[in-house]
Amino acid sequence: MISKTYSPQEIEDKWYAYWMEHRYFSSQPNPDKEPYTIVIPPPNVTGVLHMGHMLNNTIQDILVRKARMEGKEACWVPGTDHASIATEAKVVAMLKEKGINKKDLSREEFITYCWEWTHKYGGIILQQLRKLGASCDWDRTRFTMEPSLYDAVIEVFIDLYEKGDIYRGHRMVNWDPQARTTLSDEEVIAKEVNQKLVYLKYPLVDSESEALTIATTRPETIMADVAICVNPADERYQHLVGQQVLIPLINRAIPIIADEYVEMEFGTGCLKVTPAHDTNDYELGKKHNLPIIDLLNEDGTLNEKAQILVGEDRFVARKKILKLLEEAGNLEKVEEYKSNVGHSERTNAVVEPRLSEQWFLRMERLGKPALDNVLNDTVQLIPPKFKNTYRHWMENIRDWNISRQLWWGHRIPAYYLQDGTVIVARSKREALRKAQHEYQLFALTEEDIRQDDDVLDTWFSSWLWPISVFNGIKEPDNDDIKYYYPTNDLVTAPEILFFWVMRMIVAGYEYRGTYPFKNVYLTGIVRDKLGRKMSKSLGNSPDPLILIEQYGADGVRTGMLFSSPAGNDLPFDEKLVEQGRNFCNKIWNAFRLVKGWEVSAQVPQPGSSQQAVAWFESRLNLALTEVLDLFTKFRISDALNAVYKLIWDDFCSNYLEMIKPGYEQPIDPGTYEATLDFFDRLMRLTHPFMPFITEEIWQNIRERGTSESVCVADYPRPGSIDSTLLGQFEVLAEVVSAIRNLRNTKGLSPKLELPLAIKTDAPEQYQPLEGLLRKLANVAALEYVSEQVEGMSFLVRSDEFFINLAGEIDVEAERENLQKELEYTEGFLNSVMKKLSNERFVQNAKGDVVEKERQKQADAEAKIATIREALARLG
RNA sequence: GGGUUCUUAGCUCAGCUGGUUCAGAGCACCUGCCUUACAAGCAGGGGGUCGGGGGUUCGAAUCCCUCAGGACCCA
Repeated sequence: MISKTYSPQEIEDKWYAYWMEHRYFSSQPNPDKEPYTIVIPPPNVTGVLHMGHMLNNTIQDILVRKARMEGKEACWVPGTDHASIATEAKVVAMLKEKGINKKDLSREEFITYCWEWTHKYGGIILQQLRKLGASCDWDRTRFTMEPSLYDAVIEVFIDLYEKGDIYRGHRMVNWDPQARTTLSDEEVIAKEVNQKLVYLKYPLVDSESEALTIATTRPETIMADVAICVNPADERYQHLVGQQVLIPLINRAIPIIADEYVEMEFGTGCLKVTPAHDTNDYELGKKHNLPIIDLLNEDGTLNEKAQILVGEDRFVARKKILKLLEEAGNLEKVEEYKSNVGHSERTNAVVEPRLSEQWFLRMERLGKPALDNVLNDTVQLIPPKFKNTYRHWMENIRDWNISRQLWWGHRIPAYYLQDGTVIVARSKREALRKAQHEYQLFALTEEDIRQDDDVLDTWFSSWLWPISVFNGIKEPDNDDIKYYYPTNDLVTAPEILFFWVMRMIVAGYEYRGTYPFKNVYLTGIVRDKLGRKMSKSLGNSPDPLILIEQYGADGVRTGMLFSSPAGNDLPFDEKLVEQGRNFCNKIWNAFRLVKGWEVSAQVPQPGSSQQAVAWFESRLNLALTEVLDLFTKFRISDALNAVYKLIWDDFCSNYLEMIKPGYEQPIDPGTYEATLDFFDRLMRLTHPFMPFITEEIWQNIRERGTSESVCVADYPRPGSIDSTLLGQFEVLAEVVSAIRNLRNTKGLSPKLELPLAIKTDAPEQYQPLEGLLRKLANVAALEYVSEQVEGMSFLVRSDEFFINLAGEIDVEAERENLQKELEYTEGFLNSVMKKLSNERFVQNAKGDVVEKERQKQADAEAKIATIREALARLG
């Protein structure tokens, strides 16, 4: 006996192992097949599966499984990303717990710890993906730090350097004092923070009784001030320009300058200029040739240039200096002030603008094809609303700071001679050779040259991902890259559209001369019920593995998908997953029903079953057509919904009820076989969405060979659709529904057989469906009449139906119903007539639209006539 | 402040280039059912002047303007 409820845990591991054993997911270039390729957005090695991954990878799996079943050479490449900052932060924290300080380790020792960490935790997320059913080609698993991908990054750096696209520069960058590294603009998250706007008096050098008041949120940086700037149009201060003021506490004289940059309305209209600690001030300083005083250490503490509060953390110093200023009489007032402050995405530390020596990649030339080919839809963003944002970014693109002051990552292949000369080379040995040749320094040894300490931004490796996973940088003509590249679809989150997707497109055009993927499907962000993004720190995310345990992988997959159109956020609700589980159970029980039937060759096929089979064939083909169309539009959620309704409503509620034999009665072989065939097709159709349960059932529908699997069965293709038949069944459904409604309102048991009379001009419309009508509505006697008869009545389209049950007729209620229906239909007819009597409508509207209106008119008139007759009969 | 985008049933969302009874789906809710596959179920039902206002049109949830509110990106 098959269990009454579907138990996913028992079968999921079994089938995943079966799939792996038969290597259904592994792919080799096959010239006879069309390739279908997806590269996974590589999750961090340090990460664990979260709800975003679940959604994202479910969608990828659906696409790749469908392609595989369609006979394409499907290849889904999995892998992980080394995630410099995130991983290094975790390793540093881990070492700290052990009492080890990163500073006390050599680079090599530290990196050894990183690898240990990677080996220990790096595979977790990939294991978790298996639980979800992900059909990745695991043999192709890649890691951005493995030798071949590492080398690809180095090659690309060298190549771009030699082309002149990479340069070293002194720039204002975003500094994370906690991680002690540079961040890209995208890694800085602006957050609104309550600050104090402090008003400080700077006495004039020439007249000590007079003072200028400036407003600042960063009083601890006044020691790095190099000027006070006012707007030249500001009449309050014009006479002071050119004079000098003294910085409070340290009494250094600085000039008062004028620049239009200063907003007169903000604060007092006087701006303290601190080029080392503010990006705008830096530009202003350059323009006015001002010196730069940097008073912060790497870790955010004040250095000796501050003269006071040396060694204090910037935030401590901010508090302390206020007191000092107050005591010195320089503090005028303090206001509450809200403003956006940049925070590190990884460490949440307040980001410090900082001047430093960094490596940059020029983006102007490289970005051009990446912009053009998205705008002209060579690369399609789904949904397309992201195109505008994308264009806005690309048209304002700035050079990319690619160096990070970390150890875990691809070390910049730049070497310095003692005089600071830079040589970019693959190794120290090559650098030495180059130095000897290019500079005629034959006495030079490896000891005389030093490699750059910094590593490259993580995105500088992941931007090569679609190429480097196929080794396409180092061996641009190898079979894999030629076959699988460009890939087909990329599924990722909109938050990294600029970070990552754009850069992959750039690299694709630069290194393969074409796009890396044809379609970019942007998923939404998974949020909790309160609309907050799910995150570990908020603790508002359910553990996906526990969800899978509770609801089954298929249930979770469908649950995630039920409400997630492309690009729209998904407000997650466990109810959705429950619905997914219930769907599994529904399918399971349908299967139980069918498998429980006894088949007897002695039983002839009832006409009703024959009808039902013909109908469902058309219905299935119609749904297939819809689903395939939805797939081409990447409307995956809608495709799933279409499948859901097809199975639940059409197959289970309608078809199975139509063909179901009586209790403990056998079924005829024709209907049985047709039903198994439907089930087979339904399972194949559903497989990409729900891989496990469909495999379990598909394997049990019929005897299967030892290496067969629904994974590699053909995806169903739509056949012919009999729309006349579909129309007839719609009428049937309406009649059945009306009779059931009648039972409900009259409190009649479904077991009570009812006599039915149909008053119609076209009995032939109903005759073929009589068997089904009897079965579905439990109708006993059925007759056609041309005049009204006694009984409760209802209308379907313009035919009238009577159920003659003595004593059950409520004349008043029926009259009321008819009256309502009459009013509605008359109103409807009225609106139709309004259109038709409008000359301009008849002239301007398309012919078929007008024709439809005329049809509506005829239908409504017929119906009104029927209602009137019925009312007349009731008196 | 600039840009993008959204507002449809209690909730989450579909409604493509304006034209079928177009106002939909799922969930939630209400009523009745332990009917022999499934109570994780079955049958039925109520619920929205499509954010407000204005305009274009024979016709607007759909196009345009405007106001209100939200989201995101950038400064």
